[in-house]
Amino acid sequence: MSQTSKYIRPLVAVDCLIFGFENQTLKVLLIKRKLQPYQNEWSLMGGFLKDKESADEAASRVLKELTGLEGIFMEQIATFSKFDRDPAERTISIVYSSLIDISKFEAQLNHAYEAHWFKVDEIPALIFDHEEMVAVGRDYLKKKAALQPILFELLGEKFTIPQIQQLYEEVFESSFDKRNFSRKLLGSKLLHKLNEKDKSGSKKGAFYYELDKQTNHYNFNTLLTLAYSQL
Amino acid sequence: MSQTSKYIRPLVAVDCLIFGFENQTLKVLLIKRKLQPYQNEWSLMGGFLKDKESADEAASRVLKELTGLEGIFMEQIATFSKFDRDPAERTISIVYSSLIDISKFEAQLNHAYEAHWFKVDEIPALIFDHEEMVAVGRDYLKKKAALQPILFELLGEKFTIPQIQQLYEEVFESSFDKRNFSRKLLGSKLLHKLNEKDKSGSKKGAFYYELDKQTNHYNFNTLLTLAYSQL
DNA sequence: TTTTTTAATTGTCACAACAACACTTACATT
DNA sequence: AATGTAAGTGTTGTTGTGACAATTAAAAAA
Repeated sequence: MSQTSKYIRPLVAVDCLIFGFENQTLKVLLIKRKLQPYQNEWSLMGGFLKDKESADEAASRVLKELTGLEGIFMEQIATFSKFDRDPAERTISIVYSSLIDISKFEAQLNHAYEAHWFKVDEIPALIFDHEEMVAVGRDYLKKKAALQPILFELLGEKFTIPQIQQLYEEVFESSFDKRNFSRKLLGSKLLHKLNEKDKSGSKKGAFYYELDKQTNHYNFNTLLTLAYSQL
Repeated sequence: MSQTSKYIRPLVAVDCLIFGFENQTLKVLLIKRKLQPYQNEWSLMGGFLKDKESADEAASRVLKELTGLEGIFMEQIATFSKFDRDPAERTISIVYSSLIDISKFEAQLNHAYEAHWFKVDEIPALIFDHEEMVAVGRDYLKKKAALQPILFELLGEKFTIPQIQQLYEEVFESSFDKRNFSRKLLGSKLLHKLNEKDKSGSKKGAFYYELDKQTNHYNFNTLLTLAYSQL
């Protein structure tokens, strides 16, 4: 009888796409599914919405249940809804994404679910449309990073200029002249030089910098135009 | 028994947020609900997902059913999922948005559903969380317009520079120096000057321009930096 | 100790883009 | 012929740009 009988009532999933940066490489966190179907296949961290739960809340809960990671601010990036995207049952999925400093959350990461970091260019086959989700997420990351200085969240408290450049090059799948890059980066007034060097990358060592929290007059324009041409 | 019994199976709606530009003003298309509950209240054009239908498809269908508008490319901008956003029943909604030239679609617009264009600053109370959707949509529009020359889609085939400036000022809720604005706009190589004037706005009349479709080396950088400071 | 090696750091230059600013022009109306 | 109105245009001092190569710090090798 109901007016709404012709309308679907699908399961609603959230999937979490977590980017990290380690050893000069952009990485994505994936887990190996414990459940049938598709047991032992790789996927994003996903789960279904419960009663009285918003998608934002579900995303945080699911991420914690599957990885142990807590207190990570994720942003909604897209919703996937093709009718056959999950062959078993009609399911739509809302994708959330975040950037984290891998080393900072290493301790929290629960390996019970076989969560592993994969280099973005070496991602294994994923279930459903999760590969498309990663692609959409990388694209989103570019646009976001072009407009805001968010990439620093992927680095630790302190970092070197060559490290930041490497990260930008990974994200934008491109390369930049190091003289111009550092000129723009320092011109942004975002960074504060420390009296300490990172010797891991070279004999000379590179000075560490930290985000200058005082500064409220930073110039992101300079980095914007650099990134823009790569969108 | 089912493993999935604790998971919700909500209705899934799509809501369409259509921006237009007319009489130097940015507008939004709204309809008056014909159905209970909330009969006669204003809302975005919304409807539910049907079997085998993706959200993209549903959005196009719903827009056509409620307004007669067809062939409009919409983009998914966000999904709303608070558990009590629809007091009657658990419903999540995927919002789609587009920009159209009002005059171009005027004929198609079916007024059976009392679709009306409202100035963005004079929007009436809307049902559910639709006001929040409009706010999110305006924000999305800014970001999108800052990165790409999409605002021209809101204008007709031909338009004047003062018209474009007015549109940019509406979208970015800001004002720009007309000398600098026109320098940047023309410097973009996006426009081609016509030998014809629009006399409606002034005695002198303003020259019409059209989008130069040949040009493949346009410079959007110039407009980017203008818009960026307003994000 | 000296030399070698490696990557970080720094500098220049010609050119383009920037913000801030005010006057002139075209046209219709009076 | 004078007036009113909005469109259109130009300058300047300053800053940002891309393209380019030499120097420096420090460890490792000779």
